[in-house]
Amino acid sequence: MSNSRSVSHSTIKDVAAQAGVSKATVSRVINQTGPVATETAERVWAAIAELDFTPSTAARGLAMRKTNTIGMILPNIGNYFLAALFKGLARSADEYGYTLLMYSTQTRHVRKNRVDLTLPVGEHNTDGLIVFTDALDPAEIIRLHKRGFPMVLLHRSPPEGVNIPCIGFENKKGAREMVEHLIAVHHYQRIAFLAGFPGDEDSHWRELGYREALAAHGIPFDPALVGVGGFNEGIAKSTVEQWLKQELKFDAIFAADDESAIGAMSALEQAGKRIPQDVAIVGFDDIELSRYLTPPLTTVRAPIEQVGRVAVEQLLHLIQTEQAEPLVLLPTTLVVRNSCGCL
Amino acid sequence: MSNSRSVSHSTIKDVAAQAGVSKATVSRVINQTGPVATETAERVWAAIAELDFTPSTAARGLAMRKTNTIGMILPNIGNYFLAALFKGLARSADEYGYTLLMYSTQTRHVRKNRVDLTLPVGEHNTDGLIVFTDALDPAEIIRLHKRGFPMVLLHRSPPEGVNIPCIGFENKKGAREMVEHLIAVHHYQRIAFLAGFPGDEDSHWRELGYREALAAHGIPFDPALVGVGGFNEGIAKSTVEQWLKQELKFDAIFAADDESAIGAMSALEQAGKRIPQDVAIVGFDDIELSRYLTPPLTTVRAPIEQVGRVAVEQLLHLIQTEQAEPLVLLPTTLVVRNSCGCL
DNA sequence: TTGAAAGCGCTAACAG
DNA sequence: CTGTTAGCGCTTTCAA
Repeated sequence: MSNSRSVSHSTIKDVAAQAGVSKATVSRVINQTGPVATETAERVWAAIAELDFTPSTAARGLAMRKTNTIGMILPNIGNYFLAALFKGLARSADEYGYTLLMYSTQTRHVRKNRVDLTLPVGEHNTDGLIVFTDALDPAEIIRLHKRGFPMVLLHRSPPEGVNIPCIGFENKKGAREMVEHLIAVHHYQRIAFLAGFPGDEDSHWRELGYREALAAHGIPFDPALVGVGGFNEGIAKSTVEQWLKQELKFDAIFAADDESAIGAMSALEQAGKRIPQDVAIVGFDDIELSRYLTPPLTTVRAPIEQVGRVAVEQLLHLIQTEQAEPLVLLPTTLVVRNSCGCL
Repeated sequence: MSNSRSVSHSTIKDVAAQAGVSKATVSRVINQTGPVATETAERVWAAIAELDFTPSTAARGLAMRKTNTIGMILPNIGNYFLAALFKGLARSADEYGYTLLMYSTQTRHVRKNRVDLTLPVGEHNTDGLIVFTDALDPAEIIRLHKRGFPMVLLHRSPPEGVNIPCIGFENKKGAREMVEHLIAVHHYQRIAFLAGFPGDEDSHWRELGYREALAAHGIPFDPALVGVGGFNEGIAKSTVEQWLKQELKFDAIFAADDESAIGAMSALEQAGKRIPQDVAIVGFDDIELSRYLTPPLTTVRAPIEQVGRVAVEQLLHLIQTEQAEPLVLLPTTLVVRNSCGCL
């Protein structure tokens, strides 16, 4: 299978010739910048159609110092999260006439020469960047910011000493509400917490919410009740297996995310515990499959798609006005299903 | 929050001045094209570092008529599918030094002027395109192909009269194997089929596989046993509810995708039928949550991530050599869990 | 209302 | 080994 013929662009010059006008005029009609006689414009449009002309993004970008593209840098994140985020991004980027350049750092490999060490997505090919937690070296973030390059950070605080707009969830509040539900409605007293890896910000705030809820109800915090779930099914499962083996007493588990909740459920099931009768389990995120679990998982819904939308909006605001909200925290909602003991 | 200062690029000219050489020399060291004295090169690298220089993609693109970017056009597809595909694309694009420009047609809105009617992703800003089923108007596909613009199609046959490389799954074979398992292992005789919407290619081939399996085992095809699942939970559910209401007899359901299998399960459950004892259910795709269903869903795994990888490879091959496989069908695998009656 | 001309930042012959 | 010189295709003053 081969191409019918080699790619051949017609340029603005061809259009100008065909329409019998100057390049400047063609440019004017395309961009509706400056006055053009209606009749002239018609001739130009005809020529454009005739020649099947498409303006070169590169040339335009060069001339205008603007790419109309926004870059997204992300790490190797969960399927559901990635997809939901992408949908939010895609929707608003398109709405504002921008195109999305995506780069996933999961697969970074060794580059051949020194200049290729620059990121595939950055100042050279975008008007601004949306950077996901930990996908990018802080030094690189600082470098770009120092140059005045527009960026918003997803889901994390900026590196020390710089002020870059951030967007995240109301992790603490959501976690607190979840745990208060466990305490106030179901009267659990020994609630275990399955944290992410140390240093993870989401997990940190969720743990704070957990502790606040305990404190608010006069339940002492017991360090023995927190273990590492690592935002991962397998890790969470073995942590809970450990707990079971050492006969740790707990009547409920609050997992820092749904994946670790699944791991916990599986450990419990294999140990013959019933959920929620013997141990209640709740999670955080509300990924797609949570409602299909047995029992359906009670959790906190994080508005991921909305994060994508807001990120684009903040970034464009930053690009256009050099201003943006320093921090926007998107509200979560409690999703009560059966794994907490309800119904 | 405001930028520290306005964005300011240093250009190759600045670097040349700083290093006391010509732009050509700088270009040579950056791209390792043509010989440069080691000592000169060092001076250039120093200047690059000093000025924090990053070459402009637009300028480079203009000069080289090459963007090093591949475009992806997709429709509004399921989260799992999207994420898996993206991972495949991202991984190989990066591997070959390309960047991914993504465009989702789900949100297409009205454009302001005529030239903006060109796609956000296309000949003007990419070296080639990966186009997903039905995301793009056939006329546009043909237009691009006529110009010799490199494209590969995901998951569909090309429009009439053009030869564009396609990549898909071995739908027919996978479906046939699945249904043969139902017949040969479990001895089901009345197997219903939950199709996608009429015209859907995947569904078409899966139905063919279903029919082949029936034929191979001497089971007559009964049109009453095929209904529309629409690749959608809700639609599948109401179709099965209909079947139940009209007391259609069937001992197994082969759903054209996992989502409709889920809908079917839910209809059956609510009617008090046990799965797989009363009715067996199997699906196609093996989305993430299938193994978490109760009972875990027997299905056919489609190698989605691999589709992404192969698509990039074929496209690059097409770009570089103007040749590519006309059609590559990726093999599926049977994933036997419990909903078919096994275990 | 239109055109001429000067770049935007980079690459690529072609000389030297 | 290095510099000079043209562009790449488009936008944008500045004049007319």
